[in-house]
Amino acid sequence: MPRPSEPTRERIIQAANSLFYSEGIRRVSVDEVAAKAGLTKRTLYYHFKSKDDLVAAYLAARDQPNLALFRKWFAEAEGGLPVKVEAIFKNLARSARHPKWKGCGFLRTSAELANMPGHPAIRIGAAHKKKFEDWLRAAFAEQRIADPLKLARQILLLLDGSFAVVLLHRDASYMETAGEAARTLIETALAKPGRKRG
Amino acid sequence: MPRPSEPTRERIIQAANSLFYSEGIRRVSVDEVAAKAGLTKRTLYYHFKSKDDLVAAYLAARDQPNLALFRKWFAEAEGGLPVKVEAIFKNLARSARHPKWKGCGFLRTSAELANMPGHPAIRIGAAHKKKFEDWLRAAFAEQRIADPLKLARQILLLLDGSFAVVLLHRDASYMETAGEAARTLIETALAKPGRKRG
DNA sequence: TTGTGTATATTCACTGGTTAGTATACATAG
DNA sequence: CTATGTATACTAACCAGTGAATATACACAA
Repeated sequence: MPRPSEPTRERIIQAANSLFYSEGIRRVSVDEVAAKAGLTKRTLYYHFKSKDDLVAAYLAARDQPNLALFRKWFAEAEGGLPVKVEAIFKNLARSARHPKWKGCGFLRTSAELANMPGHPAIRIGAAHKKKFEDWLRAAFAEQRIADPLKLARQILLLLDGSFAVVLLHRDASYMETAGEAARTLIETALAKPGRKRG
Repeated sequence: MPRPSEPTRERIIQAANSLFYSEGIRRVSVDEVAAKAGLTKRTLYYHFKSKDDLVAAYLAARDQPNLALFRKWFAEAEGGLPVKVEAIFKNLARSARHPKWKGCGFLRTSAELANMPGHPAIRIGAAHKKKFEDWLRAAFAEQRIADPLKLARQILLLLDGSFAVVLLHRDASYMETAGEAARTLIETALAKPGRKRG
């Protein structure tokens, strides 16, 4: 039945997402992804050039939804900048307590592919993190903050640190600790001189 | 020639360390480790029960030297607590600029084995990080800091975050940014009330 | 000094299983 | 009847772990 086509590609990416995220890139075979998507490996290779290509597609598909979620948490929190940023960490802690949580797919992939710096999947992950960093920087720039880029990077360090630490210790409370640190850093930056910005 | 014995085990661990750290656990075969150590796979299996056992030994061997290095950097820096902690990040940035640097072996292993929470290697990694956290907590407790454990954890989040971020972006300057954040957090904690401690 | 047994250490060759990727054929839609 | 899409069956390589044999060092006896 050669019906689907476009939906097929999407179905493969969904299967890849589920398997690669929960078990890692190298532990999951192309056959397993195909089986989960309900088709054969040969069909998968019709839609994707190689496994690396599939890995890249898996991460590319996580980019937008992930960022959207962070923006939503930020927007929904009522209060100033410190409160809004801390809300991201609080929501993340809630996610991290679910049993299927396995950290950040981008970071785990970059750890698995650490010896292939130019790999497409790593470039996608780096771009994802840069997007988040830039969004934060813009949010900080709208307030009286002296060095919005530096502060955005510090928050990102706490965020990615909490992914790593919580994955290792399986203790989501570190995420709330990271949130407090983020609040402290933002409050300190707000208290300093700082030039304006619209 | 059945000469060596004890040195042999050490030689295998050195080979494993070099290969596992630079290429990852799953990308390196037991044969490759044996070849690098200058012996056959069968001999390796005489000294280690399984590959998992070898992985655990590889991480266990990194534990002490790693902690010693951090303590050395901390002790050598002249100044107060904020300066000493920031020195760790500065030295780490220097290491991270070497081309063979591949992040933190413990964190990368935990990312690779994310779906095996009970794996010996993960327990060793978690214990390693806890040791560092506790050492920092003790150092903070000697000063007038209200919640030394919380502060130690915040520094660790920055540290592990910088491993992850620098590995992804290949930009070691994030480590210096993390060091500045650490300094800010410590200075803030020192400025607050806080009870004493000997 | 010389012979002998035993625990230690090492090798060769193999098994059983997995895996990324492909050659070829077939089915359906328009 | 041709593009597109799917399946069967295969290749060639890799890989964790093992069976069986062997070599050495050393303790101890003769």
